[in-house]
Amino acid sequence: MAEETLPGTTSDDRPDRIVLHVDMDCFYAACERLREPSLADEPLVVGMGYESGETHGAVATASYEARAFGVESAQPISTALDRLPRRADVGPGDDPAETGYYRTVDLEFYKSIAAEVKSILHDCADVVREVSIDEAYLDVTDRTAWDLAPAGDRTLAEGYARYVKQRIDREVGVAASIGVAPNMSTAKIASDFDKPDGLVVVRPGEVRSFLEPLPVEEVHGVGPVTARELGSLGIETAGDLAAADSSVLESNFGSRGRELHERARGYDKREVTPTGRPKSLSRESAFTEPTTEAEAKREVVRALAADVADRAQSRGAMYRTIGIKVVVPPFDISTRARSLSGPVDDPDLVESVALDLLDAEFGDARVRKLGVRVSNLSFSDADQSSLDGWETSDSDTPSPSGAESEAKTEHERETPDARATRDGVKQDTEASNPGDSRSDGSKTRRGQSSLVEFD
DNA sequence: TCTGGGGTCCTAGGACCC
DNA sequence: TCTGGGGTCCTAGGACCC
Repeated sequence: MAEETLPGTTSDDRPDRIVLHVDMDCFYAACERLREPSLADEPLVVGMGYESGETHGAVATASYEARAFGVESAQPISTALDRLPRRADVGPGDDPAETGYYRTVDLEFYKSIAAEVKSILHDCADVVREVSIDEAYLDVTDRTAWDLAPAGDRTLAEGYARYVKQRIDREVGVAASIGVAPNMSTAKIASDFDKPDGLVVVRPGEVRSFLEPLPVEEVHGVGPVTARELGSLGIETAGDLAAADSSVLESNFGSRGRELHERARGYDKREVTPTGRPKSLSRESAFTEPTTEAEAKREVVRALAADVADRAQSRGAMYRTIGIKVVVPPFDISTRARSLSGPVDDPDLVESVALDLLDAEFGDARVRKLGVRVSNLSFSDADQSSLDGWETSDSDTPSPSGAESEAKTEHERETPDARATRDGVKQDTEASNPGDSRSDGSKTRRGQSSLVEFD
């Protein structure tokens, strides 16, 4: 809903928007090099679920030097180690030049670096959409122009993007690749086009010809499955996709097919909107070895539940749905969820519902991985203003990390009781059995809707 | 290639409502 | 009574992204 454009501000009114997509290069590796400069120019692998000296876990980020050895992101660490042995393990006959360094993900540290980058981005644009820790879209239409700079054949927009890029490099010390285009989808592809340390500008008139030769996988939203299906239709490049019959695409891929077709043709009407609230929060963890042991599974679920509940609390989120995820070998994913009558903030309930769901069907299952998730989130009223499009005081004080400061102030969040009272629901939302309190809430709504005439 | 963790959006079927 | 149509909410799964 935060996605909806306001009346009168559709992109059609401003066909030549200027969108920047800023994408940090090998961000985790760049952060590690920031605090350990001797890692510069060395093959470097940052592993997740990996501990020094171990072989489990997966590659979160591989530096370009490490990629040259065939190390890829999401690869099992064991495979990475086959291709690029650890420098520390180097033996007598080994060539140290054929080895690399391995580090463990330190998200808190990376977040602190990301906050520095993002404060620059917010300084450089009126609207910033943070997509992930290392990626953001900026709408800079009001800050620069597509006109040519006085000096020659470059656009002012290119100069502006260069300025953003240099500030990140100078002030934080990490490299970014930036794509500049009249829409989000093309800017995204452009930022990827000349990585690392790239700056690619696609002017309004050039979008179609820029996209044409690219493999269809480059289009955001085309993954392995879709690429294969497109391939079977003879569609291999973005140009092929652009030229394809839209009714064929729609019958094969539904509304997504339509969207992909538009993207390939260089159309993308999405506005750059500020980062919204999360829709769900989850935590998962894998066993080193798949297990059937009931108490081991319950123990993990308890820990994950506590973690998720804690995170929700610190972010001022209440949840109405609690779920689990179970992965059984080889890799079959099941999810189960239960919704409550109304939003709660209740760690004990997260635990008991999650355990319930686990016991009901997966008590004896051999599982590789477990997860706990809360969704159907609602946040206390602090944020209502931005939903109305009236961001008053915020814009005056571009705090380095808006989300975090909000979370703090929302510590005095609305209690379920307060909310229930305001909503006209009986004040027992927090009672031990929320399933019962639901009937009150639903009855209230049903009572109201029954005012609508049917016959 | 025996696979880590955190998300988003879409679809489809069923229950339930008027 | 197998007879319509329109809508919402919920659950589960899948594709995709970083």
